[in-house]
Order: sequence, then C-alpha cells, then structure tokens
Amino acid sequence: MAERQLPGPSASESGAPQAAGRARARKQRPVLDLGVLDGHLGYFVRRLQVWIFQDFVRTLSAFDIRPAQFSVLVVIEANPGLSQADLAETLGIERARLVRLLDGLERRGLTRRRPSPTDRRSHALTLTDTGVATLKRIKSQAAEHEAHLANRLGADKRDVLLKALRNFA
Amino acid sequence: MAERQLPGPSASESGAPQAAGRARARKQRPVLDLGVLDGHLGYFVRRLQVWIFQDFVRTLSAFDIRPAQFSVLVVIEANPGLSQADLAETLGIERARLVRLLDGLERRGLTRRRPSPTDRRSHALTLTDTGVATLKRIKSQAAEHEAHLANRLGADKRDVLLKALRNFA
DNA sequence: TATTGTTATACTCTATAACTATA
DNA sequence: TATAGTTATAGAGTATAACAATA
Repeated sequence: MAERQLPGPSASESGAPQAAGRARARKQRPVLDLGVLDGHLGYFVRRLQVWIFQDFVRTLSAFDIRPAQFSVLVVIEANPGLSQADLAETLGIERARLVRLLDGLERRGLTRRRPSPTDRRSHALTLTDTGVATLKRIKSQAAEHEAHLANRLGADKRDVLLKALRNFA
Repeated sequence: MAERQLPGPSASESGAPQAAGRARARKQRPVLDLGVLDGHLGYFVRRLQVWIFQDFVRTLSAFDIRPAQFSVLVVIEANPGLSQADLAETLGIERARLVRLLDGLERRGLTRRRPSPTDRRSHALTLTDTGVATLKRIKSQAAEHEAHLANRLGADKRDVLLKALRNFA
C-alpha cells in the first residue's frame, strides 16, 4: 500500500498529521483554471464519488470488500429470497455482471443461490450464517467510513446531500 | 443503440412521453428494501454519478466524447501550455492514463503536445484550431446535458449541490 | 414471446510498477 | 534523488449481444 496525499482520502484517522510523520516535500503545482467545468455538477459529483470509493475500500481493507459487493450483501440481507434480476434492477447493476459478483461472494462462503420455489428459472438469494456474521462486522466498518465522510464534508452538509439525493434514483 | 428505460437517463427531450411511443409493458418488480444502504451517502452519489455519465454520453453522442475527455479539453483550453503532470493532478487522473487519453485526442486532431520551453522532460499542451472550434460546439451540448440534470434534479437542488460540492476536491 | 441466468467481448477506468530522459 | 512522460499489467465496472431453460 503506497502513501497517498492531498486529494485522496487521508489515511490518518483525524485532524492534523502536521508534525507527525515529517511529511516529505511535494512538488509545488500551479493552481489551474477549471474553465466551464466549474459549472458542471457532474464533475464535482465524480470527484466526490471517487473520494468516497477510495475511503470505503481503505477503511474496509481488512475485509477486502468493495462498494458493489457491500451493496449486494446488504440488499440480500434485507430481502432474503430475492432473485438476481430483482437485485440487479434494484442496484442498477447489469444482470450479466451480477453473475460474477455473486460467484465471488459465494466462493467466499457469504451468499448462497437456492432454487426458487415458484420459478424454476430463477434463484432465491440468501446470506449464509457466515455471511450474516461477517456482514455485521462489515457494517460496523462501513459506518466508520460514513463518519469519515461526514467529517470531511461537514455533518450538516452530509445530511443535506443525503436527503437531496435519496429520492433521485 | 438499444432502448433504455426507467432508472437510466431518458432519451426523450422533455416532460411526459406518456401516450407517445406506446411504451412496451415491463415486468413488474417488487420494491426492495435498501437496508443500511439508505443511510450511506456514497450509494446515492454513485447512482447520481452513473445517471450523469449516461446522460452526458447520450447527449453528446454526436461528438463521441466522454466526460473525462471533455474535462481534459476544457482544462487545456483554460490553461494553455500546461504540462501533463499538472493536468493529471488537477483532474485527479493518473499520469499513466492521461497518456492514452491524449493520444486519442491528438489522433482526432483536437490537442497537441509541444516541447516545453523551460523543461525538456515535459510537454506544453494546447488545443489545435480544430480543437477550439470543436470544443465550442461540445460545450454547447454539454450545457444542454447540464440542463437535463437541472430538470431532473430540480434547478434549486442542483444549485445547492453544486455549491456544496465545489469546495470539496 | 418474454424473462432468468449465463457466457463472451470490447471498452473505460483505477491502481501499480517499472523504465528513460531529464532536472 | 526526484520528476515527466511512457509502457505494461491486473482488476473493476459498463455496455452489449447471444444462448438454453423456462415462463
């Protein structure tokens, strides 16, 4: 794991790592003009999203879990017995991609595909006992990641954003 | 280009395509529980970001340009003569990836790498005349995409988000 | 005819590591 | 020693098409 500075999510837990690690000098760069990018919401949404993903992956590195995998585990837990098609539709993931995603989670013993009692084409998805136990710990770490975000963004601003975006998709 | 429905950005320009194309019936799906995802800002930021990218690509399909390419063109135009390292740092793109990105734009005659007058290791990036002219038209389409977003999100909410995120990265 | 899960392909993007030529 | 541009690789993710089994 290499060190990362500036725009990336900080590896330090809190506040100012000022006099701690004797931060190496970095090349000074000119502040550039963003041009019309400054008026495009998409640019800033993307920057925020990248920051969030990086912090999520780092904060949950002990579990080797990525945001997409997390979302799959959470939705299966909340809706046991659901089908792959329904899961894919809910999360906006391609059915085709979900296959590999579930293969991975299944190989790790976290999820299970059972035959659907009502439709022989589809699978009924559930968490294994290990999956439930592991997800409990994962959720705890994910909450810590969310705290990082609130800290970085300001708790008030984070709440505003959450409410504003909740009804979007 | 296949049809796309529901969560994706609508292909229709405005309002309600209700009685127009006699939309095909879609399988009815149960509304699933998002579980703790509902409290994670990252999930909704990701959904919004995906929507924005899709609408951007569709709205600018006549130019075959993607968000990353757009951001590169805009920042070069606003900071002629800048280096690849500075551009990469500003946009949060890996230096390694920027190389291919610029190769593509250069092949299309939009950008140019000139020798830096002060540092023989680095390049001074500029738009070509074609690049300037093309970008002008691209920016017009990008503005239309931004209008779609404001329409979808609500103009007021869009403004709030832009202000909230501008100072993030 | 349409849907479910699946396989396959192409492309974008992130994350790294390494190399060369310069500074 | 460090930086600039480059090449290469591995993996995630998107987009798309096709197929067999089933509805």
